[in-house]
Amino acid sequence: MFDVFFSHILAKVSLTQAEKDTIKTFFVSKKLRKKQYLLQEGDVCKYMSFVEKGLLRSYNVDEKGDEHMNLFAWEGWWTSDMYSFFSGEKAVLNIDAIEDAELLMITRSDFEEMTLKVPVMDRYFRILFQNSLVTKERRLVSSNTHTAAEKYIQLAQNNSELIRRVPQNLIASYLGLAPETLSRIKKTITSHE
Amino acid sequence: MFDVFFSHILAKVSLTQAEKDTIKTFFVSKKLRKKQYLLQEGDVCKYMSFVEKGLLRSYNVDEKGDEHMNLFAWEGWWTSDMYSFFSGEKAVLNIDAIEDAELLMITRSDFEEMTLKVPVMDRYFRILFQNSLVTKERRLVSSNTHTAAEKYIQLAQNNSELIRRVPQNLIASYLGLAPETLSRIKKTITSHE
DNA sequence: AATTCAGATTGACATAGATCAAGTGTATTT
DNA sequence: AAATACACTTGATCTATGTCAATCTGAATT
Repeated sequence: MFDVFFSHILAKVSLTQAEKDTIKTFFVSKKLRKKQYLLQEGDVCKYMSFVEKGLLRSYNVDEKGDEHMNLFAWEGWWTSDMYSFFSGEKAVLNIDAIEDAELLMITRSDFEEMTLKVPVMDRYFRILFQNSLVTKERRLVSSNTHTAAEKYIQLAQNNSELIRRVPQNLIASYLGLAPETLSRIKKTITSHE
Repeated sequence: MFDVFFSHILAKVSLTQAEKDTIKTFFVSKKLRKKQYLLQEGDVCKYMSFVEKGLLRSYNVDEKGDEHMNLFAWEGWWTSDMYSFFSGEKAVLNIDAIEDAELLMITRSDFEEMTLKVPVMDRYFRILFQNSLVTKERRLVSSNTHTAAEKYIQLAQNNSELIRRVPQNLIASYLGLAPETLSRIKKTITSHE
């Protein structure tokens, strides 16, 4: 159950067996069926969730009812509405399962307690958030700098697993494109080589 | 010199005097004149810099030579090309001063040493990065969800200091807009109320 | 005070990508 | 196997925003 979890943490920091045992006590596990919600906007995001298995997406819905993908999380990723989780305010994001999933979840107060009891977890999350920041920074630069086609090509190169596992209309939304646009882009790309 | 610095850190974590003294030893200070570069793309970003005073901007330049604003940093903010700083690879961002500035700078190896000697700094940066992530998450959602006008209005409401201190063409770039577009947007907004 | 120069505005036009509307293929459910 | 729904494609427009060029303004430099 904690296999993927600890292998991902140990890739960033070292843990004693005692620390591992302590950490385990703060998490609850949950299975999620395809299409099932983990979080709906308007609710408070009570958990930060680590994906042991499966694939989830988080997205927001605008006034017109259109969905805008925020990010995808599969084995080894964390997902939550971070703002809601840390502030206790209502979530603006929805999270649901694209594939059946197994999660390890921690509440805000347990998160605080865990970092106090096992301070090296501050370091783990420092590094985790640091890496996410770099990725987000790059994605934002890319979203301003590149054309639709360039953005897709970049994504396909850096994230081939995403392309394989996620329906194309969600990829389009992730890139801020209409599904029709992405369909057309793919046609011109494949014909070009 | 360390006034703003410690007041910002102490807002997130507690430090003993001994810890403060240790932390100080890892930083060097630097003054920067308006228009002066802190970092040019292609160089490695050797420092992460805390802004004690003044205003800096980081941006990247595309193949056509157009600038795309990444973010602005004034008193109390950190700035760097995070990817370059932590990986040692060449920077893609440029950083320069919009106003004369005073900085506190730390190298990568000193950053590592500092977090090992003063582990509570892992916690400080965990919280710092966590907050930045939330902000970036929101900005990205907003950039996909809203029209140009909506983005500007949101920014103006949440970041009036930015509007006051930063030239309009850079604000435009920050929002991913042509300067002409922002100019026109402002006109329609003001006439509407 | 005169001269630059950076920033902001305005107009005319171009275009990437969105929207609307059919239609096709292929999974999933019954 | 039929029925239904979902993902994807294609074509015909529409529109928000970009681009190019001219002008204006005020602040900085000489």
